[in-house]
Amino acid sequence: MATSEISPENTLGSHITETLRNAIVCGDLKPGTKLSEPKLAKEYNISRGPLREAIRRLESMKLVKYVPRGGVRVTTLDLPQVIEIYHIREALEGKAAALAARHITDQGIDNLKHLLVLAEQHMAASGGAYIQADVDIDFHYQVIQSSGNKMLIHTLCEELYYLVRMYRYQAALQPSRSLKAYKEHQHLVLALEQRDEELAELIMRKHIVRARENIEQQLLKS
Amino acid sequence: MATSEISPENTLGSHITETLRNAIVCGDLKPGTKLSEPKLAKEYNISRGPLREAIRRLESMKLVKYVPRGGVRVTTLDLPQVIEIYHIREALEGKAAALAARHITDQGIDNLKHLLVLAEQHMAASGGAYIQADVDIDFHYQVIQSSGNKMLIHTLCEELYYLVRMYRYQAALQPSRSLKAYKEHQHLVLALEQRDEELAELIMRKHIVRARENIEQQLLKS
DNA sequence: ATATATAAAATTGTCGACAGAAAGCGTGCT
DNA sequence: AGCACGCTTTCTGTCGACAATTTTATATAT
Repeated sequence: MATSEISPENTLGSHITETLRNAIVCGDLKPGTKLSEPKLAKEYNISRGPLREAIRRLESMKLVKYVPRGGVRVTTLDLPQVIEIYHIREALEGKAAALAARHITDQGIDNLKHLLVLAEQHMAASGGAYIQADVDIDFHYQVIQSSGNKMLIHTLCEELYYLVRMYRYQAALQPSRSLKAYKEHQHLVLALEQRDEELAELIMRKHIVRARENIEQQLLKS
Repeated sequence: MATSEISPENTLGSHITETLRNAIVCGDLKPGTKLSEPKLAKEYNISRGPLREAIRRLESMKLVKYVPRGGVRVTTLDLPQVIEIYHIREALEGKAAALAARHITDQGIDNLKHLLVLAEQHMAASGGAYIQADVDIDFHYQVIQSSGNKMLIHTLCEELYYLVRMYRYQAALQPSRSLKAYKEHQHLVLALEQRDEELAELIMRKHIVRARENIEQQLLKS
């Protein structure tokens, strides 16, 4: 499972947050949809109080855009915004890789190697044309977690990555880059194994730059 | 004025957010203080609804820590956390500098130069022993704004920088590094003027690394 | 038929109140 | 004196309701 549920928080507000978050990320609530408080409250049988708190949290994840007295709408990601996200990912995940090279345990490296094996199997089974999404995200998650920087982990995994996931569902990325991405992951594991911070950062940054260029290319020719 | 008020949002919830944010950042609400909803509601003559929304927003700025059914407390920053923040700043502001080198206008460079002059005057007037805080923050703000990456701007200026400010008030940093920092700013402007992305990123990263090392040193010997 | 102005409906922002849980307090027992 | 238990108080989580504003629909005039 890619999502890491940390705090149970048995409260209606946090529960509805997760529900709405998943609905938005998976595309059940399409970009641009207006979130009507009375309707959602009816639909989920809760009052508007917890619902509004949930909306504020979605706002901080940038999954919805809020217009005072105009309600909230599900974020619509256009290409420039996606590019912005990838620039941030490049900086943040690059640093995460560097920190991971410093702090990762042997066990952590074994986990990453295991994910590489899984990816290999998927690719073999589907003739290289599989959607790498889940395994890819798991890999990045593992690297980020290994950085040991709690705030960085939170920023990436709890704030930015839901947007990335949303975009994935929204755009249905073609798997054209899966083999290359796999090899780049291999290189990264090698650098982490050698505890080479600079190299790990460079590899991760280049990996994300290429992913961005791939997206730019894909969307510009359409 | 260092704070850039963007959205008026004439709503009680957003107003109380700003009020509490300032109170926390300036230290009127000391780290560790428990925010009691009834008390704050009384104090500011509002009901608990908008207050709770404000608290959720402060939560996303990491200014308060939330414990389900245990209330919220003003974030206490210990050294490891501050170091975490500086690692993130290094990555994010480094990238911001690189993007700024690409997108900054001549007018933007003039603004930065003007800030340098202001800093120089402050230093001359106070014999080098002034607290560079405000001018320094203004400078970083200007660079970040010049990156043109809206999401990056938001992440840094609306989320991370309140924490940085809070720490400044909390720790009352000594100005030992102000002259060096000033020169590093000068170098950055030079790189921006030449539109050298790689160099701008390197200079900014080094600048923040040194600031972090300075803090580590200051706090470790106490 | 289009545009404008008015009225009706729906939606947001805000409030006060209640139920259940947590914390604080005092009393009694060892 | 120290600890445990139960009671009181406070606080959080949740709800329904009201006012003001925005949006939608309607009717009227050009």
